[in-house]
Amino acid sequence: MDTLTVLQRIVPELKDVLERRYTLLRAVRTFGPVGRRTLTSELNISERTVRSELDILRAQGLIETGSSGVRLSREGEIVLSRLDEMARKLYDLAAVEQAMAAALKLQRVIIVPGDSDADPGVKRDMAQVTAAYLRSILRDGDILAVTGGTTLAQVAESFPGESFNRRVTVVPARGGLGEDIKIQANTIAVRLAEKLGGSYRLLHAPEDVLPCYVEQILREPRIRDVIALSRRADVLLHGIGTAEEMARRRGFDDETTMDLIARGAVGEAFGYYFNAQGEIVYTTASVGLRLHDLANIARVVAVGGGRSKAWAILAVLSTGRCHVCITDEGAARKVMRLKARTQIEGGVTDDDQDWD
Amino acid sequence: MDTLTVLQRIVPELKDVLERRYTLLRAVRTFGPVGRRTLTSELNISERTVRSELDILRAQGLIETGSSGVRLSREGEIVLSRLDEMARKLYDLAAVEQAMAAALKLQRVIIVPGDSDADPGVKRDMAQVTAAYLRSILRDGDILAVTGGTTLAQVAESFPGESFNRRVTVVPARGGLGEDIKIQANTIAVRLAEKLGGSYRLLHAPEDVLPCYVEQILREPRIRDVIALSRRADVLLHGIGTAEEMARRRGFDDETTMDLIARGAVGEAFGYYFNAQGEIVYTTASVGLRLHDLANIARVVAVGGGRSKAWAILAVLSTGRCHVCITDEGAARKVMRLKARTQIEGGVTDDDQDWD
DNA sequence: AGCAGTGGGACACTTTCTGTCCCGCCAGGC
DNA sequence: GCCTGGCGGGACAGAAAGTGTCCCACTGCT
Repeated sequence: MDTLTVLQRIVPELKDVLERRYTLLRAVRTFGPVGRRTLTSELNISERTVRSELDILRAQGLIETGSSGVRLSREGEIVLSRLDEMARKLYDLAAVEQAMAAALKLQRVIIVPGDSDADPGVKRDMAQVTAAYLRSILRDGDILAVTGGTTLAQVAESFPGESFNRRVTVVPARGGLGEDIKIQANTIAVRLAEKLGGSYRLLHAPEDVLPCYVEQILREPRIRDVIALSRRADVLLHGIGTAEEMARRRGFDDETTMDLIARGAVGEAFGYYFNAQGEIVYTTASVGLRLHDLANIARVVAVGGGRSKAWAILAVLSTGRCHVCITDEGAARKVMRLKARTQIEGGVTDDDQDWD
Repeated sequence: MDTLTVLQRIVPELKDVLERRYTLLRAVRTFGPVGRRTLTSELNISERTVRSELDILRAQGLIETGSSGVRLSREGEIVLSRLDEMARKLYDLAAVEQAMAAALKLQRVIIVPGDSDADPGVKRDMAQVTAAYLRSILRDGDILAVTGGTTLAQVAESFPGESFNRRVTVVPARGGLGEDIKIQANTIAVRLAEKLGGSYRLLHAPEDVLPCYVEQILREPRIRDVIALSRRADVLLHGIGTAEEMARRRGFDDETTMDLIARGAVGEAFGYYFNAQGEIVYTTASVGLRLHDLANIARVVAVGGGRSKAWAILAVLSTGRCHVCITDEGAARKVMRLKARTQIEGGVTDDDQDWD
């Protein structure tokens, strides 16, 4: 029985307060100098409460108040990082990371506490951790290929603004898909390049295209060049999509979607749909990096969280093409349960009972 | 920065709650099945608050409510013992114990957190720890000699009632002193013998006596026998008195008291007054065990706490006659500071500045 | 100059806490 | 076998703390 457990036992109300302030501190860390109303709308805490809590945290010297809002003080950063460690310890995430890396033959797994499905703050944390990881591995002259998606968009946003003195070329690995400009690979590449202080290329092509036009598009020099560049990437950062979500984004009709589901598709990446064993069950004619290209890339980093994405994560990681996975606790634990189950039963079973 | 420190930082109000409940739990442990009004009068917490807190602790399963009041549940005992450990760790008492043992050449030092001067609960804790220590060292057939004093009286009271199947003879090491029956060595010996399930002897003699009568009294067979028995004790448990307090109990007049102070007397034991170096500066003609008798006793245990007794403790332990000291944090830390200072300056200095 | 976002003041309203009763119950002592 | 002292629980008003919701003046950016 460790310290925290004992404390929670004799001071049960500690949990609420602790969680609230931890959330608040993380939000302050993420949003930089930020005001109480922004925090209120971002978190699920009323304005007055945010205010009271900030007063306390300020009195403790953990945050500082500038003209444009509050931000973490130096000490606040230290305390918060200790809180991060505590959360990791509390949920024993290091053990889950190792187990998951072993089970899925990954070089490294990074898990942030929480569940993106339940708490948007967790997705932000995941994005920040991913950004920090990128900073730690990117070297001068590296080529970084990125895909689209909401998670990766957040990674780009939460990249710290401080200058990063390594010249990195960011190249989109996939064409454009859907109408939301924020989550396009192109946009993310630009944003990341800005934050990294590097250069970028744009892939002026749609992601989903009729099969008959694919070859024609790929002959286009500027497109061909960008794709070729992405094949030579040193690091590939890609999101993980659920089969349903990606079918929707691609505007699949009901029939095709039903077909996908019938084939056992649960995850998507690079225009391929995979079943839980990581086998390709459906292929789209698409523009951008393809699965076999990944074999030449030294470091393939998959990012995605939320327990609703667990099947998709399991599927994509099971392809054996990824080296690193950054996810959250909700997803990771479910992935491990699913993995154990599919190994025993040798197939996909009903999902529902896992939503406890 | 450990868990508790971090938590106290982001949840500063934790301290109050934690201390209150810890105090409450300790009181429940000490007073066995006890009601809320008794707790109220014993601690400095209002009835309503005690009630609310007890409700919470009960909801947590840490205490149980019987017909005669609340008592610790099995789990409560476990949690409370973990809290004890935490308190010790928090104040790094193990380190102080070792430092003090080394500085004063003691076999063992046991320190309980807190300060008896500020919190009567600490004195109870000290008494309980002493009782537990006694239980752990007393062997079948042992002779236990005890002196008087408020602290030792509390040790006897807080001795657990459970049968202790080792035959121990408890013998008072000092004669009667003053009017308070509870703190006489005789009373304490009886009480302890009852709790231990052993036998006892009584010393029917006054402690302070005119010098001319001492020899006469010592010729009395029943008195002589008891004193002889105490000389052969296996364990001696004795309190530590401040020079001022013991002068008052002996009814010294102002002149004698001034004389004592002028000689640098700060501590008292066995009718001797010591200066800070442990040198005898005043001797009373008294009935009971004398200082030189201690040389033959295998285990001399000194008990006393509260920072106001620090000088006295330093003095008595400096005689080099004690093997074990049980005290509290307030006293221990001050003793160590005084020890360091007197070693440097080679003498006694003003005490006041130490009351921070 | 306008705007969007900031902190702080204010204040009424709600919830929680707290002090202080009273009551009926039960066990241990006479 | 009754008495009494200590027990828990109910109750309730008043105090204190917390909360929702305004307004206002300021500032940095566009």
